[in-house]
Amino acid sequence: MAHYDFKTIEAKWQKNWADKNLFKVTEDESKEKYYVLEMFPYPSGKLHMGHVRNYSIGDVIARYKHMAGYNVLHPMGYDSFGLPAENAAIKNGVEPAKWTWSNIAEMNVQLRRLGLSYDWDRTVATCHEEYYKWMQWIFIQLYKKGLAYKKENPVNWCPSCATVLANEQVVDGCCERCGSVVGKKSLSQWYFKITDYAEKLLSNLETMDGWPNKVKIMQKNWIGKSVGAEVDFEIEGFDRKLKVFTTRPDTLYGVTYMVLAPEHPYVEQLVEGTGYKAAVDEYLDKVEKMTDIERTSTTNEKTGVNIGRFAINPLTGKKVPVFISDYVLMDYGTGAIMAVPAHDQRDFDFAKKFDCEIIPVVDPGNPDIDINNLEAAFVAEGTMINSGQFDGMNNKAAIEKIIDHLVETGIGKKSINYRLRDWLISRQRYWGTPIPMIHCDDCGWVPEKEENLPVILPTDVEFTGKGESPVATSKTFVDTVCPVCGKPAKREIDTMDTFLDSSWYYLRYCDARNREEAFNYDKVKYWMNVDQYIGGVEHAILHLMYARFFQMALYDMDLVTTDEPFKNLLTQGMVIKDGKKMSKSIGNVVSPDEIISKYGADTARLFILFAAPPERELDWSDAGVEGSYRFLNRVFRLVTDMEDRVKAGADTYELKTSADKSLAYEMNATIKKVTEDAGGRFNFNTAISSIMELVNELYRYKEEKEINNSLLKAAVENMVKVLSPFTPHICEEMWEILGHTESIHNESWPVYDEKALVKDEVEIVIQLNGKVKEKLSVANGLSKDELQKLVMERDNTKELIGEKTVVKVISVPGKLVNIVVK
RNA sequence: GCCGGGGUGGCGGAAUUGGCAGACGCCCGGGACUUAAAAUCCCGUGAGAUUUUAUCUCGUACCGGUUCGACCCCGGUCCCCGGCACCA
Repeated sequence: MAHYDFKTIEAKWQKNWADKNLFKVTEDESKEKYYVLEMFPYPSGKLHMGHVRNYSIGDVIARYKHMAGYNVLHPMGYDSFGLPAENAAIKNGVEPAKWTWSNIAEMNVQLRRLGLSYDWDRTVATCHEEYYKWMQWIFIQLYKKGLAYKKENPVNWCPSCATVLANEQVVDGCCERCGSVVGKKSLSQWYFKITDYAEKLLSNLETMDGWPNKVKIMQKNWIGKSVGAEVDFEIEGFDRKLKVFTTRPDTLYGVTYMVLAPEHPYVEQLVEGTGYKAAVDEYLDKVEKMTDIERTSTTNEKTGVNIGRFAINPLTGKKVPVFISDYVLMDYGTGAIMAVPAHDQRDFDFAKKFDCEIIPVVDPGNPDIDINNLEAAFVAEGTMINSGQFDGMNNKAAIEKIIDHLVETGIGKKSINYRLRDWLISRQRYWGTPIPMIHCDDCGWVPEKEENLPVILPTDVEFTGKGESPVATSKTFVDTVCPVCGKPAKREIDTMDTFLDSSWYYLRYCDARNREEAFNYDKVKYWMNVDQYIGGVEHAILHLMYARFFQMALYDMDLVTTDEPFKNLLTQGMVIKDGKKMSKSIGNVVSPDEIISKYGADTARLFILFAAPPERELDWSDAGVEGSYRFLNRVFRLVTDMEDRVKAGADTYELKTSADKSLAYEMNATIKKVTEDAGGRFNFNTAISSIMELVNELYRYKEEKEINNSLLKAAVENMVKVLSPFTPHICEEMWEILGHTESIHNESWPVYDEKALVKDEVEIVIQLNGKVKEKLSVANGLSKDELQKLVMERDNTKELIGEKTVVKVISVPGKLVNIVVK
């Protein structure tokens, strides 16, 4: 009996596939395409279980779709710019390029050991100049389109990484990467106008049925659309009007004070000559020194100062005081608010502390709430009061009416605000794509000429880990000439946020070796969209929104044919051990290398796919891995034991014995189950369990007196086929043992016979008052009435009912008969 | 605080349209084979009770409802996980 020697088998087939370039794919209009993509890794040098899970899921889908007749694009590459390479340079003096490329080489080996069906001819590495050349080209297109601009602004500054961070990269006021408390710094930085696409990014979500709801909701909240009105308030003795944004124009009559953000541009002029200047300056000074984390800390204690001015309510003419307070943010809305303490909890808290008037304008119509002595802001629906002509209306209905009134009287207008901010893309780092912009004293910022791309990242740099980009230390990089006027000029020394690199790599895969263009239009047209994208939920907002933005912008430039990149999204769960995330500090890390060496890649893949459905957390279990390994041994033994009989079998079979029927049923049921689970539902765990059932059935059949070799051939071969996307090496080997010379990968996916799934007899349940009392085998296809008649006429049933009275009988064909008795 | 997701045996999980709860696997127990062990194969395995080859009762976080019938639908409660968080 042959032994399952996974080491030899896996090495043999990996070489075989590579030699034949089995997974190479080209555009083929005669076939339906399928693009399956896993989020490419950062080449840290070490694959972890999360990667193995991600790529195993993708590989099953790719292999299944290929066998099912699709022209499958399944690429892999490296998101290879980024901080760790630079840190290695600072720490160990290794060149980032060298460090990165050696990591890529290492990961390449590890990925190949997993037996993944990638078209390696399409691989990309974002740090390769053939990639970042086109990254720069896309940047310039965005710039030309008006979607990239430079602006001096206070930005999130990580003191430890010595770089700026996008809003999305600040988590709880701390740097997403290193955890340092993020501060503020005023810097001139490049931004992308992602806010131009806020509405589209939001509204497209509605039709994206192939995305998990969770991710869509997270993006929706992040975009944060608010509909309301912009209202102009006059300020006494000031020639400019103060604009505010509100979602509650219905509460305009309840405004009792105004608040400006400390950074609001009017503050300086407004406080001039009021006698409040000293207090205001002191407050401004205090606020400026605060970090975001302090400023937004959850202690609801409001702070602020009166600036000694009065605003005039445009509807009532009432004079109200003006404050500054840090609970009003400069970068949302207009940086100023009208305060309605009766109907907004934050305003209420502030009013209580600063002793401002509270005027209720929405009546809850609830005797439990004392409207003139509120204990908290009333924010629910009610009836308008104290609001002039609008009294008596429902406040929701009044919103529209008041906006109409504002428009008629020229006081305000309808307005929409988004929480989404523009995307800050400059990084004061070395290991990233140089921003291809040049500053000329005469012409300002101008893009490098496209024929001069790529702007090569210099290598004559020093890594200090402090201050501005190391690129500035290059003797060759900075000085250049203006592409417009030819005078001496200076290059931008900042590099791009690496999230740009990953915002279009899926397009590059469609045409990865193109030296003339970023990607060919027709090739992209053929392959896009990505039919199935797979990755961790941690990318729900950042990467997945940036990539959508890129796709939309490129679509509007007619460079691509769709405005969304990813048709279906699968967010895989984390791999954990003993209920905790795998981490070095806890010491519960299981290395893929170790598992592959001990059990082989097929076992690793099988376990990871079997232990949990892909979206859920996966609890690593060493015993479970043993189980998967045992199963593969069991399958291998079965196939080698049955080899001669299978080879002797014919291509068609007849069912003679009941064991034949049972095996044929199990075979077809398994094909159906795996087809549904691997092809659409992606519940690989149940697909595998059904294959296990078929294998168990085959072991039973093996002991039969009469064995039908032809049926056995069909059952064994189909079993190997449906197993092959999960554990490809062992299946190739078994396929060869069974006498085949072509790769199983190029076999077509088996079809099940619906007729074979119709059993002659079905087991139905007899219930008494909904409780199962008896199971009964009856002929299949009985009607509701026939079934009921048959059951009710049985002696056993009569005995079951006994003295009781039958009230009702529910009969469900093929399922059950429920007798309701009293 | 707001918005999502979840809670099923000792464990991972299954139950696809409201119809046999616990598939498949792990663990554990028993047996066969073996000088022995490993491997393999077979049997058992939600809990409890009893008159124990079987029968009955309970059982999907908790309380209640709808229904002939609820892990599934509805209302309420508790707990866990994730996201956002002074966004006017």
